[in-house]
Amino acid sequence: MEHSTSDLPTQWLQALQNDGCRITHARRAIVNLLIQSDRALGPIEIYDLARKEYSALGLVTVYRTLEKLEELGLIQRVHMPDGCHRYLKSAQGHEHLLLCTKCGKTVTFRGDDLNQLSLNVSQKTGFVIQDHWLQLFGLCPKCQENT
Amino acid sequence: MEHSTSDLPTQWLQALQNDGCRITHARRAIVNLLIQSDRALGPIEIYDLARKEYSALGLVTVYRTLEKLEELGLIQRVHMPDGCHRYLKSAQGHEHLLLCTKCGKTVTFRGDDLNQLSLNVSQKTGFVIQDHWLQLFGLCPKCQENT
DNA sequence: CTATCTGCAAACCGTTTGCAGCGTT
DNA sequence: AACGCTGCAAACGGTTTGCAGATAG
Repeated sequence: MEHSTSDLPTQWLQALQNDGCRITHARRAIVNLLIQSDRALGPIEIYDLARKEYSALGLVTVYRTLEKLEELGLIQRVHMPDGCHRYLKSAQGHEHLLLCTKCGKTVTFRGDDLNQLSLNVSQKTGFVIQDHWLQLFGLCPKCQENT
Repeated sequence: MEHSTSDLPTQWLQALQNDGCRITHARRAIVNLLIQSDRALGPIEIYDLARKEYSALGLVTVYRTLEKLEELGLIQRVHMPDGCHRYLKSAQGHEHLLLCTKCGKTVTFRGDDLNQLSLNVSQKTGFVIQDHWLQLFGLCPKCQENT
């Protein structure tokens, strides 16, 4: 069964706590922001936005919190074509991402099962496959207008 | 018909020349290195390896040459999971990459035609698709041994 | 001879680390 | 009270830029 969006923050904070972390204003602000956003956000963006909720926040704490959340599998890091990183709620299963290169808006779609493809390629090449990326990049409808 | 590997360097240098560039020792060394390599190479790696052919080479020139070669479509930049960049001869058509995360060895494979997938997703989301990434990462047979 | 290219040093940007003080538990 | 967390400043690695001299054409 699904949990309602409203208690997602609680779940995330609980996950942090279970990992031996403490619940702080900084983490609350960052967690809330990431859960509410339908865009992939960069560290600076998170820093700026989260300071509206908790103005004493420091950029370093953003980095450290993102690291922890990623480690717990709650968020995922995406590499953008320009080489920068953004973060968003983790997708699950075989969902892949379509990202707006301008605002970071994300849409997930079900692509083919890459595990099968990985297996084939692995057998043919002798590589041990560790990871796969399937991402599309483009401009979301809103960013197409504002040109 | 295919051109033999041996005159690929000539082709690349010609392409540079057609773009108004001059043929220099530095560029010759970098071009030769990239053409011979079956691995994706990072800037520092290229710097170190190419200096065996042309010892006066500077790192900055490596960057500037890579920029130009990418601009001409002769090489492509790949993003590695650790966030670093490597460069290799451009793949063509619907070829996708499998990269060794340790040494950068590359193998291309034919995946599904992502253009079709892009079209579907584009229609459903209203995004204008600009780019797509389909890459596998793993350990090549040789790097599996040296552990 | 002239325009391009070069290496050097320094600037730059995103990210990480060391540290003393603060906040959570 | 104890430990983890914080912000700050400084270090860091990869990349870019400004510049005066070198070099291809």
